Amino acid sequence: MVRAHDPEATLALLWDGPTRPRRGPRHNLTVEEIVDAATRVAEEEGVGALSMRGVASLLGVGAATLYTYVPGKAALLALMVDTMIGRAPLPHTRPGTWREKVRSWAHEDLRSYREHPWLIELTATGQPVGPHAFAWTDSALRIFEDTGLTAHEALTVVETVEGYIRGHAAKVVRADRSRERTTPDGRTWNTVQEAFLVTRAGEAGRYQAIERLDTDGPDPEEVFAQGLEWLLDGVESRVRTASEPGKSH
Amino acid sequence: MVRAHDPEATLALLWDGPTRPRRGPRHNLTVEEIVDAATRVAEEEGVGALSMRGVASLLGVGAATLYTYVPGKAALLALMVDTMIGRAPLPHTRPGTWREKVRSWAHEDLRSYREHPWLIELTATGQPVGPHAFAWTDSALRIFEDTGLTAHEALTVVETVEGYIRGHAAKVVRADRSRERTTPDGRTWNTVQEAFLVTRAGEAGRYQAIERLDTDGPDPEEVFAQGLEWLLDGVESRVRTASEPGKSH
DNA sequence: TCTTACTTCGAACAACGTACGGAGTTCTAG
DNA sequence: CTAGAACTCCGTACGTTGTTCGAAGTAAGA
Repeated sequence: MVRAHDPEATLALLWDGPTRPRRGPRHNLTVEEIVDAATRVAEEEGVGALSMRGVASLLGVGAATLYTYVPGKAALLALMVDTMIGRAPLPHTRPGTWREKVRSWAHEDLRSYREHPWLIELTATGQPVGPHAFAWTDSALRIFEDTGLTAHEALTVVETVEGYIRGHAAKVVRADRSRERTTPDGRTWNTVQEAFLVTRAGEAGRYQAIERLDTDGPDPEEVFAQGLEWLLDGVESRVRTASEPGKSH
Repeated sequence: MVRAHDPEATLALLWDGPTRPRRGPRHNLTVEEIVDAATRVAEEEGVGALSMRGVASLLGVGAATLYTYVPGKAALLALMVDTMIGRAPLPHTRPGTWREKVRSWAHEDLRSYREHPWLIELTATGQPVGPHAFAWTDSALRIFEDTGLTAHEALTVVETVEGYIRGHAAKVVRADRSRERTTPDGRTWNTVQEAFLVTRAGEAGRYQAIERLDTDGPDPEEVFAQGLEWLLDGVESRVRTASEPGKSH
């Protein structure tokens, strides 16, 4: 098998699938089964708990066996990400105007990241681009086909929104986790930290602006939705000038 | 020493510093020295290469020694992050209108993340809130003191922009890294992947929109700046309605 | 001065990714 | 039809990692 740390092996597997050998015993497993098992682990116990040994034993094989199917852990993670992306509906097939398409894609993305927190963790660290990710980007660009934006501008918009989504998804997922994660004595990390911060925040005018916050702070999902609309307002004004006749750049 | 995985120990260290013991031999090190050494490692070789043993040997002590100063690796990382945040100038002290303040904070943040890629990696995974982070948020809120926005709304804006910055910083840092990281045979990950994708992108109309991209795609830093302005346009229109007399909410 | 609470750190533990090499299996070349 | 090449499988092992333990030494309070 191809050595790890060789991005070419991972890319080949991502795009062309496994190469069937001409000799030797039949495989008892498929790459798909391995990816599924790994995904199940990540889903239930988080990426942190995902180990080659764990996945192998879930499939009833030795750890070393996995390396006949997959060049290494990094490639396995890349496969997990790309197959997950493949499950999302393509953005340009959504109904409505470009703005409605972008909005529903963004909200669905956030929902998906919350449902599969491992996804945001893995995409944050950067994965090789697989066929589904590629197709997805292509689809996102197509949203702007009739807007008068150049392909270049469309990509700017797509990347802007993508960055926005990911930044907020990471924040929301973080908040979700700290609400679930518990200390040995049963309290959540969130309550521990909040209790701690409250004792400090009140310190005689040290934090003037924070003191003025009467409530708990805004709901992260509302923040997300609000900021997204602001961003889209900006994009919209750009789209309007683009569609003006005679101003094709 | 206090057990790891206990957030209270980390918070106490973060906010109140080390507690001087009343008996026993003097410490040969300080927490600061340890944080500095760890930061140096992260700066030069990345967070991935940061190990307790490595930091310890850099300081000429055994690995176990560090645990008398710091409850665990997680706490050390939290300390690194908070002291780094403490080095950034407070946003409300910047010159200009609220919009100029936000803009210069955002651009400086991005610069800082690019200069210290470990920072974005660590803040992405979520760290306990330290005193500097707290003071920083307080300062960011103060930017909007004279805008007519409520504290609640100001926090919404701050978090929106923060999420935006972090999402894009992660992307830019990722791009930086793939440009630097090399395969065993000397090519960068970036060139390998790009060469690979080019062979696939041309496949007979499979990727219609991507084909139309004549150039290399926009410069990530330009994307960042552009999207930020769009976002700020949206915020500005909100600020304008807030400062209208009689419309205080 | 004795005791108590420390610091230091070699050694060890459990878990990790992954390379190695031998045993067994299937296909193909001759 | 058979020899051996090419493969799968996997026990074992290597080198890491974070962290704990316990022994040895040190400073200060009683």
